[in-house]
Amino acid sequence: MSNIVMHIDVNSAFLAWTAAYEEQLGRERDIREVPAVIGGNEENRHGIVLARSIPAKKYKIQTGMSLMEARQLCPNLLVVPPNYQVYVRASKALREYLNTYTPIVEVFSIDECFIGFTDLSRDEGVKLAHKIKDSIKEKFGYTVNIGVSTNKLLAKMAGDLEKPDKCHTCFSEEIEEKLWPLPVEELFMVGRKTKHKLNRWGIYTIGDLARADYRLLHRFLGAHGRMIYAYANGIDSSTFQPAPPMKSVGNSSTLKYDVTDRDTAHAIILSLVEMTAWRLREGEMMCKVVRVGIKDKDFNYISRQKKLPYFTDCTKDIYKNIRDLFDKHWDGRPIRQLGVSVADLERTQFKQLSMFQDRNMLNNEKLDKVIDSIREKYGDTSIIRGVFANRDISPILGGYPDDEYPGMTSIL
DNA sequence: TCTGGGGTCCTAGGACCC
DNA sequence: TCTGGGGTCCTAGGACCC
Repeated sequence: MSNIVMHIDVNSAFLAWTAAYEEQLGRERDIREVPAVIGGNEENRHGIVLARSIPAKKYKIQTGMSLMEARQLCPNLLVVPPNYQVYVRASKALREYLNTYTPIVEVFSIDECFIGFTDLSRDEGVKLAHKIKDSIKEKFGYTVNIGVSTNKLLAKMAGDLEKPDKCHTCFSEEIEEKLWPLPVEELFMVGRKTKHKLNRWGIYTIGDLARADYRLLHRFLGAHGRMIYAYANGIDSSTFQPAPPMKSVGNSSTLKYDVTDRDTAHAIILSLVEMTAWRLREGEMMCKVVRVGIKDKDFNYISRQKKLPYFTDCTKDIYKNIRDLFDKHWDGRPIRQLGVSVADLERTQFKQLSMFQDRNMLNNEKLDKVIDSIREKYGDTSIIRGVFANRDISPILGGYPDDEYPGMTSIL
């Protein structure tokens, strides 16, 4: 068991990593010093703010805001496109560096980690946190925040107290002074909806929540109510875990234009399945549940899923099933976004051909293997399916985080 | 507010079984 | 069948995170 827990959070991660990369390339500008955001491509309708610099923050620019809106707040805003490969590399390098301090490292997201120490006094912990923070700045050229406490929740809350380039503590006797005065929405796991509900009940600060009627919270918010009540009181008994097994994999994409014809929709679904099935096989998993998600032009979203009577990792098989689901449930409304995902995963061990499976499936599996290895060698688009030839549709669509960091677990 | 993409977990309702 | 109740599985949607 660890007695000191630290939360490490890269300040404006995408911006900082992009800046460090640009410096390597010898560029003069430092995007951290001016109002700048990392943002998607507006022409392709991916125009939102993924990260913002501290000067941009002063203009009230928020992550998730549309670029249009951000520009209205700051007309001379610099918009830099994202480069995920750089972020993945940077994230990995940081993680490896942290590993030189302790073997107890839990990756929380691409830019956040928890690390644990045994047999460290509080004073030693705080000293070490400062040392780690400063050495990261020196070694990598960007700043981090480090929160120090005795559990993950308190370490994370401490790390958020004041940014950037800071170490803060939040030990149990400091909760009342440091945590309770904060607005309730700053508590981990209190989002927009929960904030409104809590406010309606007269709960505005974390302190209000900590002293609220537990039964009321439980009755109206269920398991989530119990959890945030515990969090407001600094209680979190979660331990350091190895990367949890993957539970679902999926890809989705907002389309350049609203799609109204079935053939185009099918082609997009196939390109998404190409990516998802590939990632599934890379993870040496097979799936039993397949899903499709459809968002129409008015942002109405539906999802439909189907449980198969067998496990599969075959692109063609997954595609056929998802396509059928789509055909069954699409009502013809113009489509803004399409998504596919697979769940009910199991490690690939003994592949058993079920009587429900297509007899060609064995051949298709061989084909998948060949395609995978060609793509690995020569790149994603070195081999593409015929339907994509001469079409304005990417033959393989969606992000591949190309490294194993677990997704968010809602329970720390 | 012309609003991305990757996830996890929880809940409510219905089907089905005994 | 105008009848009870508990359990499991499945599905769709919604909340949250970065």
